[in-house]
Amino acid sequence: MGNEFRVDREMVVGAYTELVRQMSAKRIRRLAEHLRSRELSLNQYSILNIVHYEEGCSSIQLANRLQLKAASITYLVDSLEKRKLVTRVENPEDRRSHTIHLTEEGLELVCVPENHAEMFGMFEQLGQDELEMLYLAMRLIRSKCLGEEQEH
Amino acid sequence: MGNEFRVDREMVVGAYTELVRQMSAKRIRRLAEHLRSRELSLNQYSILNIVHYEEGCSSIQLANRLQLKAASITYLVDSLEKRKLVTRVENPEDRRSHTIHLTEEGLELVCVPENHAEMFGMFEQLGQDELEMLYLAMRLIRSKCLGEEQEH
DNA sequence: TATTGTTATACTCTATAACTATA
DNA sequence: TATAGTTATAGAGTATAACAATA
Repeated sequence: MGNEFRVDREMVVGAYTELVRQMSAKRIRRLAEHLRSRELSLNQYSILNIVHYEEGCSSIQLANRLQLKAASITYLVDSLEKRKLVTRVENPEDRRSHTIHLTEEGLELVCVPENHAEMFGMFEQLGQDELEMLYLAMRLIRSKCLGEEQEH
Repeated sequence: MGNEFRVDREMVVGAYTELVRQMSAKRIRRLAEHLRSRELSLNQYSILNIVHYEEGCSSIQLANRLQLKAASITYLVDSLEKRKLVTRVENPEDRRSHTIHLTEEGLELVCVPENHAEMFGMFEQLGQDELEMLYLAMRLIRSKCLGEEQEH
């Protein structure tokens, strides 16, 4: 019989677009919940996140990453410093500049709890073959389609 | 020979989490760009979006969907009405209430251009077999894992 | 001179509370 | 009384411009 069913790139693009829309919606909802309950704005959270993954970061770097003006970064870092979530440390190599670091308390807010049970639940209905297909497909997307993406 | 390589749910959850992170990052970046260039805030855009898909919508509905107070909706809708992106129409069934509709100009801003060329480019390296596997996997996720999600 | 970052100020967005009009 | 929405006001977040300290 063979496979008369033809999948073309147009179909894949359509399916991908719709999938990203749905997957993102779920993820964004969980993040929003996390931020509301911790009384963090999105940009405050992003600063914690970037500082965490960069293991220390200057104002200028934050301004570039977040597409905000330096003055806004000063305001936001002030607000985080008051809550003892970050500290400014002098940069010995350039005395104009400070490096922003996470405190222990800041570190605790960076991780959005994944709700592991819910994640597991998502894949509950899948059999072993389906799990394997999915896993291969996801690895394929990451290696051949998403390319150099690496955002924290 | 068989397939000795075992994929378990833990691996699938891990791969899925990472994939969503990367896919969302790309999508969010494009949306942010769209909004910046159109001088729309995220909530202004969300209002256009909801009003579009609901084909007209009351303030209360918007407040619920966006988790904002009624006064904030008034402010945002005012700002959109001044730019002639939406109109308030009296609701004949309840004279306290207005229905918010998109104008032609508003409609133009709702669609975030998908950058079709870039999307196509993403799947450029895939052969026919890979395209088919991907397509099936994406349909599988939507039908068996994401469930009832339907967000606009 | 150029760069890093802060301060002063104004504008946008959001919440709270008091209010109007209608149900 | 309750509900849909607005107005007035205060506080958070962001941008612009002027500035200080350092490169």
